[in-house]
Amino acid sequence: MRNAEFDREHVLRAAMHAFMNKGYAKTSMQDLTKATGLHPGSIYCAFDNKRGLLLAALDQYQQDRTTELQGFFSGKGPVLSQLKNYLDSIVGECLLTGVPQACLLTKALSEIASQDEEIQAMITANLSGWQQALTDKFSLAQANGELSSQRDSAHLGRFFVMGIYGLRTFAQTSPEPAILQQLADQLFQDVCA
Amino acid sequence: MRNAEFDREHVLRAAMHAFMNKGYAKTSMQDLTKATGLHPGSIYCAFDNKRGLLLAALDQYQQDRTTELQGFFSGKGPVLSQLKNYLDSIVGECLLTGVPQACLLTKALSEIASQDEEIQAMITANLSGWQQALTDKFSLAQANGELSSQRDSAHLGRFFVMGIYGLRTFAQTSPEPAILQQLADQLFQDVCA
DNA sequence: CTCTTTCTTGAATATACGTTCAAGATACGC
DNA sequence: GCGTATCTTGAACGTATATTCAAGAAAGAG
Repeated sequence: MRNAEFDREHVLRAAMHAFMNKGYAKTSMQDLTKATGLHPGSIYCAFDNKRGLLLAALDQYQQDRTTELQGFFSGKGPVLSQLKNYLDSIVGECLLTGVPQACLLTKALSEIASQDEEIQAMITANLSGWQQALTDKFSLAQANGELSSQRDSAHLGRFFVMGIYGLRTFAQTSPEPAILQQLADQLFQDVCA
Repeated sequence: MRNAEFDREHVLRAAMHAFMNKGYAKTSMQDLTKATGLHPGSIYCAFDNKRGLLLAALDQYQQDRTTELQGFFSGKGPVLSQLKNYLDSIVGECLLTGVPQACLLTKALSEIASQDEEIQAMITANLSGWQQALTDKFSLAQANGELSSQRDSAHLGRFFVMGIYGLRTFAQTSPEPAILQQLADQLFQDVCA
């Protein structure tokens, strides 16, 4: 008997960043061996192939993002300000330099969804889980009386998610802090008023 | 003397669709020769290389989209309903089947922007031209008294564009007509009210 | 300590890709 | 109708790629 030597989460985060930097197709196995520190044989042993590594990386990404989101809603204040903090943090993320700013899920969706049903299904499931988590926050805000119960929380969740998709794409065209913040503020206002 | 035999626009539209289907990296020269009907030598003679073909296709895409947009605003009715028609047509486009629904500009931006400054610059310029065209329509609506002059037309243009980015991404995750239309309606209402 | 199982290593393999180029075909000028 | 300039053709080239595999290293069992 003998256990694997590498740290799976560490490896997957490295692969995540490689895929976010160059996209799936342009990221070569050589890039991946350099990024992860693993040799080709080890990658193929642990993840079958390049595609399997992407699937595992997508899964890790979703886990990381889920715990990150939960962090914003673990406190005791009003849900709506937690939501605003969350949105503002996304604006901040879009403005980081030297780090891939795009969301791995939407990036992979745009690149490969139409060519691989399984990957498409996985990404869609992950994004829709995220959307549901946000929808639940709107429902909670309604239950707390912070938001009119007249509104459809599912619709608010969808519109909020759509806005974040748009914000991230917009940030790729002109990453100006003041403008992105203004767009985020408007989005939040339209959703919560 | 002898003139080229192929129709440049026809070839570029074929290349456009090929790139929209598979993305830049995954579209092979073999795909492109099949799609365009041109032999490798002809492509390299006319466009230098695969990258040059993409640049030319991006240019053609922008031209096609510009004339398409102008068509929505050539009539005499209120600008705001023309804008609504334009937005609705995008919803319709997202729901087409068998045809690539994504915007070539944003798709290419997501795939290659971080790796090629010239392509990034071209895409950014094209998208910002589109944004400006829409901003001009908001200004026109204000001049016509259809829209409060209190509002910042540049901001409205940006928010509208952001919404369309988001709508297109959302459509890739769940292309349900009623939901997309509801999102578009909300976007239009938030922008115009 | 030794054996055996499992993991690691990285060179080797086959394939697919972007690109080139020399030969052949075609249209225009004279 | 001929000559020439230009375009077209598609096979050939070198490279880069994803993947495999057999040899070597390491860890646990007895």
